[in-house]
Amino acid sequence: MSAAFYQNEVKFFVAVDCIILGFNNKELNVLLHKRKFEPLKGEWSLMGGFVKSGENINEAASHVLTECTGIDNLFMEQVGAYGDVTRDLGERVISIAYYALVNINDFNIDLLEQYDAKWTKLSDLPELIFDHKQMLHDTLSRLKRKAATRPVGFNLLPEKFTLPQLQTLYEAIYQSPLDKRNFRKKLHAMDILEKLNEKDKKSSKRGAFYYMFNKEKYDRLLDDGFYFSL
Amino acid sequence: MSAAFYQNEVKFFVAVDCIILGFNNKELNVLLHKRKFEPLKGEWSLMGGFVKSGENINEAASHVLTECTGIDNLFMEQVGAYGDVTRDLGERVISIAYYALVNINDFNIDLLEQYDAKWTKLSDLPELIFDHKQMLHDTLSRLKRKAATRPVGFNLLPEKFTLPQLQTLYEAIYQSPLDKRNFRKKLHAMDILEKLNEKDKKSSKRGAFYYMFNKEKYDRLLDDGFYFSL
DNA sequence: CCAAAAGTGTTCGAACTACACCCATGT
DNA sequence: ACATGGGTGTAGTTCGAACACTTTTGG
Repeated sequence: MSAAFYQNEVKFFVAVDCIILGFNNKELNVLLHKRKFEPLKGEWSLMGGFVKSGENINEAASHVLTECTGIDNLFMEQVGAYGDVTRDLGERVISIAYYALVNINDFNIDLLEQYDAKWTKLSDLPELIFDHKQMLHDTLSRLKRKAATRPVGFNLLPEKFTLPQLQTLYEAIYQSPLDKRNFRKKLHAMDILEKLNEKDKKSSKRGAFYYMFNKEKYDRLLDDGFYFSL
Repeated sequence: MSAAFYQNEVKFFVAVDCIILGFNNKELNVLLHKRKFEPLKGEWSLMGGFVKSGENINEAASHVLTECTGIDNLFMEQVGAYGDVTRDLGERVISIAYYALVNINDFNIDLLEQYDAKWTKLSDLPELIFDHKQMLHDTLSRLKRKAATRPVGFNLLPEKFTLPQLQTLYEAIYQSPLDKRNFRKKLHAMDILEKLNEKDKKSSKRGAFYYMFNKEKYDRLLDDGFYFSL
């Protein structure tokens, strides 16, 4: 135990809440679950947990993410701290929100039952506990900005994806339709995708070519002052 | 006292650290002070304080800002939470960083002595304790983005300012020179400044006209889908 | 009269927008 | 053969970047 430097100060519970986003059926979905303890047991909630002693806050979020998705090393970013005195109806808890982007195919579906969880379309949200709706809202603004300037969207797709898929994803993120030809022109100009000799025929008879994000190429371009923009 | 819902969880000290920025001598300055208690007593530190019981985290930051500047209702925004286990060399403290923008003329200069504080040019930073340099760095990236898309820069200037002053400010924020004619063209096009019939003659013989930011006009334009951009 | 900062427009190229038709194939 | 979604290019416009000279006035 370290020396007690700050004896006169008070301590707080600190939690992390995770906004876990996936992409399915042309829409962003968020992983919600029914809260397992009081207060508000049974109400819809983001995935979260208390920060433990000796655990830094990013680790705390990582742990929640791994537990709730079955995936390690998800893309994740801090949204911010939420500290209204009465935000938690139980005791005072300061919460730090993180969002994560998951390829919904990698998600371990058995965990839904275990956590009483559900992937929920953003267009079909139930009431959420505490300030979780605010956290989600803040996340979505952040994601809009981020996805426009960094290649984070690919985290929401399988490794191999088609251009129509990618466009639908961006339309979901921006909540507005994009012009097909302009969208593809931009992508082609950036030259960060590998076109595969393989087609996805699930959503059309003609089939759409698969592409992969080439991270090595992207990193090389970055060094030359290139900026991602979509 | 509320019911003890979360008995099995541990609690943490939570602090706020404030990155207080001013603009002086064509440079951004940050208000630093010599830490008044152990550990690292006497080292350069951001302004900060512990969150108190019953105080929400924004309030905690506001209090620090008011105490350290003598100004109420500063422009302020959360940067994020910093929670490495060993970030504080004393005990474990989770800190939430906020940045604030102050018109350095409004600043109560007597407080410098009281807090053993100093306005420090960013180009001339000493070593800072803990992760305070990281906080400052994160703040500056955030400010760059924010200042480009929202009229927050005016918070760093007196109510009446000249265009050369404003340009120098933006050059300091972006850390890169701007073209005078293009800068002024943009501002003129946005039509959110009031030109006064009064000149500042402090920095030239000819004198430069004073302008004021017209917040009402800006807000009206926002409703019409206008976006600030500099 | 001269040094020092304020003020002012135009041109060029890049990037964005809008827009319509043919292609491939499973049924 | 036809319905369905995949794929492609161009023209017009807007926006940002580059750029040089005149004005004012205190010393």
